[in-house]
Amino acid sequence: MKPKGNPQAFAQAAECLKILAHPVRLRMVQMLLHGRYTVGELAEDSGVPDNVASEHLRLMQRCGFFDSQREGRKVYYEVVEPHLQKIMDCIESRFLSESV
Amino acid sequence: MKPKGNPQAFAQAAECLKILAHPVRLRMVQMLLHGRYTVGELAEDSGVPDNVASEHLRLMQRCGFFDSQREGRKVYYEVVEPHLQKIMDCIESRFLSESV
DNA sequence: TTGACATATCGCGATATCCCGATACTTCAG
DNA sequence: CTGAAGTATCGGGATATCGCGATATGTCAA
Repeated sequence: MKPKGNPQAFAQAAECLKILAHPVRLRMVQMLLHGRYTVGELAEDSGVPDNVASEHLRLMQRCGFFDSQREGRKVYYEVVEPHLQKIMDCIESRFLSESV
Repeated sequence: MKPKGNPQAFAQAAECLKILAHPVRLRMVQMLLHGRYTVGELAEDSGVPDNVASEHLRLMQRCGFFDSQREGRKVYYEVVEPHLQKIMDCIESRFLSESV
């Protein structure tokens, strides 16, 4: 067979998937797909300390998922990777659809 | 906000994504979405030793991606998780589409 | 039965990830 | 300027992942 993607592309895809593959980070992505939030807001929602949230957010920013703007003392994060919504839809339809 | 998914669901989703987040395993998933292959065939295609391939396949089998049947000395793997195709489509459209 | 093929399992050392406490940085109120 | 809020960074210890060699298992040919 002759499928899509060279080895390097697979490595990059795996890299980004690894970033996504964390419960807190998944939750943050979901939040930010619905709006714009500060580090503190995301930390509280995810149930982790602020510095831990900041680290997760930095990871996802460095691989192109998010961008951030400082407004006063607060920093707002938002989604900039256009494919995140579709990927999250797939994940939700498989794992996160509690139809109760 | 009140998004989909309880904490446990996020943990499970992250667990499965982590399984997927490996270049060799991604490649194997792509192969098996196009057909039925033996451990040896998948190992050669991925460029890893047979025992390493077997370990990757076992991982993915244990989390419900694949099933396997032994035929003689060989063992054939195939996809059984129905959402794998759609998730792989998302990944390919983002990372693996070298339109050259 | 013996030996070879195909796959699976185990133990281990190397590496990476994770979370935490401590600390630094930025901004603003007083 | 001082102190507090909000965020970011750093170092370290616990844990997990990775790929390997060695070995075990199952299957078949002779």
